[in-house]
Amino acid sequence: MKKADTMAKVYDPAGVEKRIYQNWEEQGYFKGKADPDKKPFTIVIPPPNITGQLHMGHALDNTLQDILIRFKRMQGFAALWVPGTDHASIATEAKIVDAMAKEGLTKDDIGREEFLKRAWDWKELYGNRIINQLKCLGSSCDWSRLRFTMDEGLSKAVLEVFERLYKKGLIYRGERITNWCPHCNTSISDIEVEYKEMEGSFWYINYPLSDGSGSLMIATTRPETMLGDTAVAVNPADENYKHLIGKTLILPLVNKEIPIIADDYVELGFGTGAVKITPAHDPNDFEVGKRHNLEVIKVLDDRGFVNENGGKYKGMDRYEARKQIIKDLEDLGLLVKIEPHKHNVGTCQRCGTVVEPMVSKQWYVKMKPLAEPAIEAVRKGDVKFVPDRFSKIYYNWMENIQDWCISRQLWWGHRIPAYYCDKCAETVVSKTQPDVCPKCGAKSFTQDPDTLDTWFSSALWPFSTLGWPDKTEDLQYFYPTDVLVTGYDIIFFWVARMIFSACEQMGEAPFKHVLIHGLVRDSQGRKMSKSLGNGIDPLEVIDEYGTDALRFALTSGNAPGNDQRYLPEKVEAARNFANKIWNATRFVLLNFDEELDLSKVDKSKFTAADKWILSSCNKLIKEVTENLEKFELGVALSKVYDFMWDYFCDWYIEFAKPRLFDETEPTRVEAQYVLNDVLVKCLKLLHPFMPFITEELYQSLYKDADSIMISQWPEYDEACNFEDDEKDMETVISAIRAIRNIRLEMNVPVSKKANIIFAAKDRAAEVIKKSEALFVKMASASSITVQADKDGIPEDAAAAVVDGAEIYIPLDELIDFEKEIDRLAKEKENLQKELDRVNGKLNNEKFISKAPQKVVDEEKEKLIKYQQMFDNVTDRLDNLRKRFGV
RNA sequence: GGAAGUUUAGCUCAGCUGGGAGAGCAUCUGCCUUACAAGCAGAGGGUCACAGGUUCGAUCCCUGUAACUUCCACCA
Repeated sequence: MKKADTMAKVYDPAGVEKRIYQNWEEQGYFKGKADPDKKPFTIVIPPPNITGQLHMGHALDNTLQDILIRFKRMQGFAALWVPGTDHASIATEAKIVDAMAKEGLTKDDIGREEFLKRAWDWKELYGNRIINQLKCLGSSCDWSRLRFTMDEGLSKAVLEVFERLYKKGLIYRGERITNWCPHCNTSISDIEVEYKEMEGSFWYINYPLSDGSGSLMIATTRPETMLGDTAVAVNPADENYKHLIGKTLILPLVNKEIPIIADDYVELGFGTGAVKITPAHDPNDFEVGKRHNLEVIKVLDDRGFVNENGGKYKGMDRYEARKQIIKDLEDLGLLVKIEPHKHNVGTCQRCGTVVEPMVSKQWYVKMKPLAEPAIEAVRKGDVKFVPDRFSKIYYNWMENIQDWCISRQLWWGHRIPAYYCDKCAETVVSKTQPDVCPKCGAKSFTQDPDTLDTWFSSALWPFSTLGWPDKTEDLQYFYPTDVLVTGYDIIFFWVARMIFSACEQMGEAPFKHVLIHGLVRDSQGRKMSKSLGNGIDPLEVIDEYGTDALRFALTSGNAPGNDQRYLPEKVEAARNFANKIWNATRFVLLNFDEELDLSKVDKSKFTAADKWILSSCNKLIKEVTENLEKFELGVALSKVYDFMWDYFCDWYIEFAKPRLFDETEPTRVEAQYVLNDVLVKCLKLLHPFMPFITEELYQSLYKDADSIMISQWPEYDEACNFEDDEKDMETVISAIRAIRNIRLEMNVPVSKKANIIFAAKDRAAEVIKKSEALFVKMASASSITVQADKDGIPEDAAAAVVDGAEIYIPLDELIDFEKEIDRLAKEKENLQKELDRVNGKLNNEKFISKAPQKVVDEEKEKLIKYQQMFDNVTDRLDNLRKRFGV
């Protein structure tokens, strides 16, 4: 044992965290090793973007993972937490483009090769920043396995998957309407579009009939697209327009003849009942166009400017063109009216620009065949969402899934392994550049310039990081992984795609559980965002309060899947808890002897208090373990917190003091033993949540100990159950509480001690007798007397009743009997309520016959207990009333 | 339009398969008691959103209503 004289009165996290983390790393404790004698437990990290900085979401996500991995490691699993980063193609490329813009350069100025060089430089510069920040959180990742989505191995996996899916016909190239971001200058997938409600207008425009017999009025929210109109559609059942079907209109401004067609897509009664059809710039119109063989005329370019098909509007920005077109229509007298119109407009998730649906040639993954096994994996329970409600969200998305657009007009990313024959344009998909065109024999190819959606590579993360497509030992041992921890905001982007990718490539789901957490919001419940400037930097919190405090604050008091607010008070409370256990340990050490040998302990000398805390701690071990296994981390943590603070510190340490302070006390060593035993178990239970302080304290307790992080997780021990002693101590505790309560209510000064008289029998009498020192220490007693009945109790004593004993505190002139009568009357009232409730149940025949026997018995016991207490209080009250004539 | 979640003490939130409502912070009272004032002891405060139903028994299960939040789809 060490002495505590070196311990400061206040815990200072800054002084210990770096040193401890460094030591863990140096000792190799984070390394996951395949061990045939152990069971594997694997987590792969959701790879943060290389452009990213640690935010509260990361802090929460990684804390949860670290708790699980540390718990399992201590339980004896071969625990592996695979770390890594994501190249985040579109986000990173945007940052580099921005940086170049400051130098006055564009991508085209420097070319692809030079651009990629800059991107890799960027990665070198910032890619490890977030990794170092994760280390500040205490994350016990196996850093020797750090991966990056664009490193060699993972790129190999990407090519392999692309080729496989292409050969199976699950990847295809097609000309379809895609969401296009004119700012990022690339296509994006459906889920990268965010719909926002905006104030727009409905423009009503007359399209003249070719035969001069009048005109047809349409309504549109995007008049600029009329340049690409190739028809106007009406509902075939619309009586107003039936006669017009088959006729033609003159498209204003363009002066082109377009047909009036009939299609069910047009909703009766909405707008004017006539819809302009622009197949090149609207997904629905595109479908209509296909059905009616309409020409597809693109009128906007990649940057959102009107192209050569737009006649005089060519070169105008889409909004500029809109203005001009409205003006021109007005001049022509074709603009009928403008109505304000609220509608949802798709915007780019990345940059917020309004997305332009445009027809273009892109690569797609055919989703239906891939979705089916992925749905089945969740339905069968191979993958379980925690909480379960997220599986509904998953099903809903998977069952209605559209094909996934995976090509991006970006340079930073995995280049699509498709090659086009320079001579005959034949497409060859291959992991490496083909030599000869299989169709025409030419030997010259051009690779597709596009790259893959960044999620294409992260979808392979659980197996690509373990070595796939090679059959590595790691893959064999650690795959499938056990749990994936992530926020609900990326279930579609990532979780779902990992599941179908794994089912397809591995024939097996990538993980058994998906632990979903919510968002960390600001103290007002708003999402933390750069634009609001309300983000809290976890690193600053760590500096001020310590990592353990932050981890505690993020873990406690919130249920899986729910959002939480970041409240500074919560971190403060966590910091206070850290300080509490720091001082508890300090107390334990201060009261150890230099040459203490805990092996000399005689367990038969354990007091009721010893057995009470040992038994409670034993229960705690069971509950915390079960909670952790069910992913109820917040519940587990609050149990450790309550036990350490309320049971161990507030009661047991106080119970132990009289024995510790008296060197001749025969059970002194036993008290020291129990203090140490319970404290160490608690530190272990707490370690996954608060790794640094628990390590520091563990090292303080043992001179040459190995790290707590590789110590054995405490196990529940049936032999440590002492139900009777627990009950005994409950009597003592409630007696102490009752006495304290009375003294405070009566305003009795602490200096005023009294001999306290107990009327109790049997076990209760025994334990109270043995607890005299506790009443002296904790209830301001001068001494105690325990007797079987009420004989000789002074009339001017304050009284209280607890389960198993009556308590009398003679306080002479200090008692205000009016107050005492009020107090007892209130007590009687409370007991009466309890009795009424219990009697109500027990007098109900249906309750007796239908409720479980155990519940009925419990109620019967309560009845006896409360009746006894009620009688005692009534007696006392009657006496007092008689005496004072109230 | 479809779906999910939330509604519990003044505030922020727990409450695990239905069986006497909890924590932290805040408030009030009394304490520097030789581990801790980032502490100790005590107290007050809740028809568990509302209305029905199931049950011997509902904060918990079912139905409906209201308010708030989120996700999905999206009508030109």
